[in-house]
Amino acid sequence: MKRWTTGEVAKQRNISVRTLRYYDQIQLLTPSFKDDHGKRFYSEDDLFKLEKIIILKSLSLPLEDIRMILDKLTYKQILTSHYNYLQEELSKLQTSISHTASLINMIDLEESLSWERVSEMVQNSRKNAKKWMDYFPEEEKAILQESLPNLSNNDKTIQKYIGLLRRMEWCIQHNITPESDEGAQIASELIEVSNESFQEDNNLMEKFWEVRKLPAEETGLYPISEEVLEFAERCIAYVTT
Amino acid sequence: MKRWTTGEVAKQRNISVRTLRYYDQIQLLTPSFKDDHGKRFYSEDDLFKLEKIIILKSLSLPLEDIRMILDKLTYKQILTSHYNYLQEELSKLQTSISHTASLINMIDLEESLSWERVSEMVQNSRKNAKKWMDYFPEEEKAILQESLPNLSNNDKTIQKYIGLLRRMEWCIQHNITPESDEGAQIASELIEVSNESFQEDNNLMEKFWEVRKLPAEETGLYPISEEVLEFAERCIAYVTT
DNA sequence: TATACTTGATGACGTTACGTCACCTGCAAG
DNA sequence: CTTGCAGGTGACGTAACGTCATCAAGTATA
Repeated sequence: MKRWTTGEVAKQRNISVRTLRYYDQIQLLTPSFKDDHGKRFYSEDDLFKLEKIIILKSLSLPLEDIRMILDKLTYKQILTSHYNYLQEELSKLQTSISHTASLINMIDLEESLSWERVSEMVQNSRKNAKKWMDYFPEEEKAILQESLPNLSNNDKTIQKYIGLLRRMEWCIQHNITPESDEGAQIASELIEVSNESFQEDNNLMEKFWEVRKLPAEETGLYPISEEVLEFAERCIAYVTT
Repeated sequence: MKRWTTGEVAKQRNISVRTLRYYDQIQLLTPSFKDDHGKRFYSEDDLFKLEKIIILKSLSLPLEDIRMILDKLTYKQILTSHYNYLQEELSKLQTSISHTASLINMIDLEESLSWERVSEMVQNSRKNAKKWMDYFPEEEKAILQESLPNLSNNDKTIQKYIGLLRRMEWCIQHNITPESDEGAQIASELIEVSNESFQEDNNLMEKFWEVRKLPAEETGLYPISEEVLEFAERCIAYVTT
């Protein structure tokens, strides 16, 4: 049975020695043997475990979660929640990227950055974020104001929506029908989020979906394609029958 | 002239009081007036400056960089480098997402996660990552092995490439010709990275670009479209004349 | 054999952008 | 006079290590 030292393992898996010592320290990966001088020796099983850890880490899972997964726990729960988290990160990143790109563009156009322009830009996106509310009559606006508290980046509800939209897009791309387990899952989450937002007011909810079909520039909302809308409707239809 | 306290500003801009105090502490945003008891008072100018900070922060810029931008410095350099950074983050995130999606899929298919499958999956992507080398004759492989050290996720060179590719795609989308400043910039960075990789061996470099034209599944490399290739070639042609 | 080099180990502090106590203070209301 | 509130200042905690400084064992060299 061969045993590897920290240095060897580190080189082999392309990680730092410090990392291995850290994993030992937080009891994530304890080498199966230690010298009488404290020298660490890793077995093949240890390496396999490390491999798992590296894979999970490549999914941006925090080490704490990795420990739980390794000690068995509902894989799916952790992974799906993680997937949603990643989608949120992705959407944040993408807005960040488009903002940056706009700024770069502005530099080229105007030579020097004019902060008025920048402010204007951000202001516009703020304005747009609320403009779609004009599609609703006055009495309903109050409810909307309350039920969709912050339409800023940080809003959890909108992030959940975006996560769901992405999942639906993904399903469509991978030819997963709305009449599947995943579809049912999505439907239930959709309903949950909708109820959170609209407090059971189905009428209001219907209207909201109608509005969402309008082009993005008009509403300032995250755009929804026809396919996704159809997917969503079929999901919900499948579950409610 | 109205002056605002920390609490008022915090509420207004939807940030925490702690944040304001922190910005004062690190001298990023020092209120223009302080009470004889140390109470902070922000002027309109301060609020404007804060607005800038918030915008820049929304671009995921670290506060250190924000300070530099605020005190004037080549906006463009910082922003473009930041843009590249974001692109790197994006590509990492995207592989992360697709891995996660695959894993979730596997759970559905196999009920419980089999680590053998996972390993296999990762192994395959590793295999693919080196497969394209078969397009080169033996003598050149050695150089390639050395010059493109790790084709893993962490490799900086490949990340730079990906960043450049994304920038070119972006230019194409925004109708920016290769014969522009941005094109020249991209060309010089392309040449720089190529030289880093191929150590001035133009012959080898040419071949590498040829290989890149092949479909992604075959090479395991990040795919390049015809347009981008043409864009790159025109960029370089423009600079070298 | 003395010396130097390599590889390993162990603290301990640094990093980012704040969150979260604990504790103190000036001021207005009840 | 107490209470409460809005403000203040440290100081510690966070995630996942990077980066010293220092020490010990084993190996190679002069």
